[in-house]
Amino acid sequence: MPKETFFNLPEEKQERVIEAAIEEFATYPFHKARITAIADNAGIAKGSFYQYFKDKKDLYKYIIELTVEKKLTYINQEMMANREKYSFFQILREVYLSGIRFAEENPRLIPIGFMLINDKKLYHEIFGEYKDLSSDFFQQLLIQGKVKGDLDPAIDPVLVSKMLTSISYSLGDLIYEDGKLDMNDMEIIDQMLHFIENGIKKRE
Amino acid sequence: MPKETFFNLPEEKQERVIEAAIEEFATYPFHKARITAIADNAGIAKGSFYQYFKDKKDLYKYIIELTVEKKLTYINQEMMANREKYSFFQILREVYLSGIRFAEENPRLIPIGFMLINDKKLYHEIFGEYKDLSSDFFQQLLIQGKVKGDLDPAIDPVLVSKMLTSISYSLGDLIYEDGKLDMNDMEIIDQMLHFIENGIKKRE
DNA sequence: TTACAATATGACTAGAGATTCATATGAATA
DNA sequence: TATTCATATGAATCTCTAGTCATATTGTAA
Repeated sequence: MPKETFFNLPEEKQERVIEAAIEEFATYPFHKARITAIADNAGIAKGSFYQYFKDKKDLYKYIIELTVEKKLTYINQEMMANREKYSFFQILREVYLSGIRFAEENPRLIPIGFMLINDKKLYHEIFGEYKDLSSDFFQQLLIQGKVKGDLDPAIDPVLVSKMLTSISYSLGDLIYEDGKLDMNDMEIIDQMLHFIENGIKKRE
Repeated sequence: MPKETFFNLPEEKQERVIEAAIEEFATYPFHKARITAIADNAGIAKGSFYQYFKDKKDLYKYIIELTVEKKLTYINQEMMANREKYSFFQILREVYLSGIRFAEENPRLIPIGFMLINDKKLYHEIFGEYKDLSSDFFQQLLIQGKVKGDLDPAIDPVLVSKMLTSISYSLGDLIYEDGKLDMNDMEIIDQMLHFIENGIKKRE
């Protein structure tokens, strides 16, 4: 958590620091990211940085916190609050759709998330013992979906939740290194959902 | 590529160096990994290290090379050479199965691969312009599978190949942080293939 | 045994980057 | 204006590690 002094700063200056930090952490993994570069790009003295933050990790955690917060704003809150009203696939569509919107509008935040996921030590330091928040979320959805009768009763929620999680990561990746797919978001989502619902086997 | 002196070493000593390197690179991303630690754990002097390798990257590339080589030995060569004889799903099963065997027998190599995938710069430095070898492979399989008539003609090979790639990464992850799933390898593979073939929608 | 080549060693150098700190600045207040 | 307090600054310090190098050791062949 930043020090009080940071929040006392004019918003424009806070913004510059945050932007510079996002740029640096999106480009380099935590250990390679440099405070010097962040201070330079934000147009502040290196010493000032330490007026605002305890250390590099302090800033990093703050950026992650902002990222998670922002990500949440992309999800349809009404739908999440009334999950029982919607089918599993409706909810899944919304989750992916929000993911794609988030990735498109905040492309620099995607690599930051990726790099964090890969640094297990740092990840646990930030999120505690939760092994995988995303996977837990999908697991719960799957269990509810089974109860509702939307889903094949034979599937294992733990395993399938992990698969859905990876698939959703790949979604972020797709958008991130774009120019890859000649499809608009809806098409991508539709294809992914089709895959998840029906698999890829040819049917007669 | 290591210097000649490295290959002149008694095999046992080479082995110690490689083991120490794997341990270090499995624990820390490239930039955080320390030559000093590797030398210490291998029981050689730091100076000796530079008799064997040009620099840290030289060693790292070598470890990656060994990893790729080893990975290939896990794949059923006969099947790969005669792909046309097998159905898409037979081949996919073999690919995943080999992945799981590899991960189980070489757990330390998995995090090394993960960390490399995440360091795009390093990745490209090592593998050249190929954006994603794994994805290209799946894409080719999918195209062939469509021709053979194994697959839903509506699927998009580019997108689906990316999804299959993520799923196979998650497979490595699953094995790597085990104790997670109450299933043996076969069950995992079966469930994954079932997901890929049929999706998760309830059918009458 | 001596001379030469290859290898081993670890103290040393160089550089990078995080963090500290003494000092400067400037705004607010008495 | 003088004093205080918060913030700004960048030189200095501290730590860490990659990579070098002069020297020692070992092996080999004449």
